Amino acid sequence: MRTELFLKGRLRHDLRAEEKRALEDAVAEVITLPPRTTLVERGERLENSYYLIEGTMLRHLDDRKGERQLVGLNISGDFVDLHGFAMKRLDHNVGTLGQAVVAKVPHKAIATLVDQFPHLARAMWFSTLLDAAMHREWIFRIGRLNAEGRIAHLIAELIDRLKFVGKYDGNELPVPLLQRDYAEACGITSVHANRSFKRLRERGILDPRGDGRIIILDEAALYRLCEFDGSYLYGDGELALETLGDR
Amino acid sequence: MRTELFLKGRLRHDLRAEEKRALEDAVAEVITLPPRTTLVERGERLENSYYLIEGTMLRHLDDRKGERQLVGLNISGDFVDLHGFAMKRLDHNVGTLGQAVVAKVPHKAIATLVDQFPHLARAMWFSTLLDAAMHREWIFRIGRLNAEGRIAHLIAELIDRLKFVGKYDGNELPVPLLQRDYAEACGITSVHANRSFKRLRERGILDPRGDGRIIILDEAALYRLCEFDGSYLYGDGELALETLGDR
DNA sequence: CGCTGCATTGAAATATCTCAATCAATGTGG
DNA sequence: CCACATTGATTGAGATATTTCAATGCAGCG
Repeated sequence: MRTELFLKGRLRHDLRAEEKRALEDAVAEVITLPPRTTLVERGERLENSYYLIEGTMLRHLDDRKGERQLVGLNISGDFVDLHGFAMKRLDHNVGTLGQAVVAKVPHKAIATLVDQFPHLARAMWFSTLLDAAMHREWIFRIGRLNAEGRIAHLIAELIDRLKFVGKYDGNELPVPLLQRDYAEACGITSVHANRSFKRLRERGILDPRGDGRIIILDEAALYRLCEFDGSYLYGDGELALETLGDR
Repeated sequence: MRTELFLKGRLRHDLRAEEKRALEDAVAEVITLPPRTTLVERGERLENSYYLIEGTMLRHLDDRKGERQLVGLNISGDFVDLHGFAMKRLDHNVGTLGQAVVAKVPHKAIATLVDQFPHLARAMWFSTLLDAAMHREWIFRIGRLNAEGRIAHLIAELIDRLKFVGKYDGNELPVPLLQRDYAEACGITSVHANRSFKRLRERGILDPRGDGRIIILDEAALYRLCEFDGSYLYGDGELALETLGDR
């Protein structure tokens, strides 16, 4: 199933088979996008939302000079712009990192889903709230940590999220961000990102290869360095709470 | 009505009278809180959400050393932790700035509302998405602007939001944040916040009185300084779009 | 081979932080 | 009414973090 990974590892009460099927059937089209391609632009009027099947997408705001600030990042299993369903336009831009495969879901189909499956509607709401929770942690990251900590914190988040959807092999980060991307995510220059990576390498925490690949050498030290607490990702079993309430 | 200001100025299609009444009736209790009081703590299990009738509330994450990073701020008309309804616990802390009056709304009552009034449910979803949009802009603010710009940008947002709910008189900011609060919101120290305010005063943009009051001298220059574009606040008439879709 | 894009490094400029002191307003107890 | 403590604003000086500008290295690619 194309939408197999939606909220994987996140919901204590999983979606029902019929809900999963309904979501799957709501997909109108599967699209493959080239690297560094804009999918949705700020202000654009929206009729569809996109679910990311494979690849990485970057969400960013641009300043007057055209400099980007990443405000979010999506991996397999994420709805990229589900909030567009309720807001009808986006306040930021969305584009691919590498090549990506997305499922296009018309808002009309989502409206039907939401009407027919209240619990699925709740799950979709929850999924947009997860984005908000991550945004908050991004604010913390940029506001309270130094450059090295910011990069470490971002990578820690990525590792945790990749684990939820079974995309982390315990060694290499399968998200080919450039140092410039890390810089744009962390509110620093790419020169400084480079120097921070150098220090992280010297500490034996990770090994950034020149080509965007990053090998994780010491995951525990990585988490420690940036005081990472992943509870904001609302994973299963984090706490014994029935997220989404009872059926 | 206590919940009169909910989404005021935000929805092109207003809520219906019966929806407003239902929301009003969902309020279990009205509570007055003293200044600098914690209302909800990170991780706490939630059974209620709170709607802010009067006052200001601060949402923050704390680092290891107990230093705060504000991740959001609420004024009259905001649901402070509506996302708690779908998430069942918060990932951040919420407390009052000055004295505040809140309406307590049990999650059970919200569940009923959501079942009975699909359009209201959509509006509530929308309201949590507005929070996310503001979070994104906070990331931009901290990541891309210098200290002076960050403070200006925060104040610009506040002015726009206060205008939506009719709480801005065109002169003075009715939100008694201390310089320390601005610092915690902007990811800088309070000493540096002080120096930034000094410059903003020298530029003739605003006049910070010693007691937390801030007089806005040149609103246009304020917006210009921080390249403020308030479209992320999704005000009425921003664009001719039917936010929330048709009924 | 010569591009091109990205990583890497150095040196100087700038922004921000830290520490420490002073000031002004306010409240409290006598 | 005064003496004193408290809180937040303000300022100075030196330390540190980050940016800027400029150069070099390195790999893939037509």
